[in-house]
Amino acid sequence: MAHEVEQRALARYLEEHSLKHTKQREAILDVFLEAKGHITSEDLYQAVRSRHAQIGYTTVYRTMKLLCEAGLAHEHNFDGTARYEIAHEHHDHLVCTRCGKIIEFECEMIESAQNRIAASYGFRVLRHRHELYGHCAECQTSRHSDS
Amino acid sequence: MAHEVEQRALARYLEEHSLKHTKQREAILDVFLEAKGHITSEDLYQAVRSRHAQIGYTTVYRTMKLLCEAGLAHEHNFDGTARYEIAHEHHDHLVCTRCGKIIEFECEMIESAQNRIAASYGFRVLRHRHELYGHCAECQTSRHSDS
DNA sequence: CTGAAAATGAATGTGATTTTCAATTTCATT
DNA sequence: AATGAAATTGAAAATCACATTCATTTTCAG
Repeated sequence: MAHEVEQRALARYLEEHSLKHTKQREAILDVFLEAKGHITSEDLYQAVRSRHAQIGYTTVYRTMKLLCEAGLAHEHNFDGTARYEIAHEHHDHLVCTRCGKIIEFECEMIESAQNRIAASYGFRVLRHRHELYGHCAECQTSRHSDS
Repeated sequence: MAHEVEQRALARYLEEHSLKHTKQREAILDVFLEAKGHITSEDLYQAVRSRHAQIGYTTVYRTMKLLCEAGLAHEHNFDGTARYEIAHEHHDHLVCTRCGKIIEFECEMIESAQNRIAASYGFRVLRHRHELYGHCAECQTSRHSDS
């Protein structure tokens, strides 16, 4: 079994919460970690299914929620359908509305400006979303690049 | 008929797009402009209905899409249901996940940082969303204020 | 090995949004 | 004012993503 660090993290989370360690959860985590990028539940289900035909959509769906709770995955919603990415350092996204490409970026200055603004309203920030939608470099140079 | 400036803007948009000027559209725009804040389609439908009992949900729904296209309204989606606000200067949102309060803020520094980042990727930004979710000052001081 | 608790997955429910379509309305042109 | 093509309306139904139900199966502590 690959991804031993993550598998162990999942195992620890399950134990700490009196949840059970099943083949399905292990398999779904494995496939998820191999799938690069920002994958939808449906796509992940297809990927899982090609390797483990007996695993149902519901289990994939529930397992992704579980992985989010366990801190192994993050859920995003750019266009009305949830997408999952492997948990890593905090970052925001540039989303190309033509080709669907997603670029990650980080900006310490924006982070601190956010905190300053929230503080000025006495607001306690628990999470945030910051997404820039537009056209990536490739999609601008290809035809139909106006508007 | 109140809101003459906006009504005229709608009329111009309809004309330019060979669409028709109906009582329903006029009435919905009117009620929308009176409703303060960030209103859902459903709430707007109720508000419209109390004054114009014959107008159906579908028409309200479609008219709000139309007003967005005409640039008179903006659609936001903080929690899975669309909300509409009167179009005005660009701003971002602080959303209280306890009481639902929505605070608007602007930050020139963040805007320019965004543009700088996008430019570094050759990305052309058409729109963006920037939302901070957490607890407002009131909800922090009231009971249950932990976690 | 056993049984209580948890997990699975097919089917179904949910809630918001979107589409369909027959009847009605608008409006440029007679 | 009358005409009729094109757009609009609105009730009902369809869609879409997400969430839950429940009978069956699996896990795992004792």
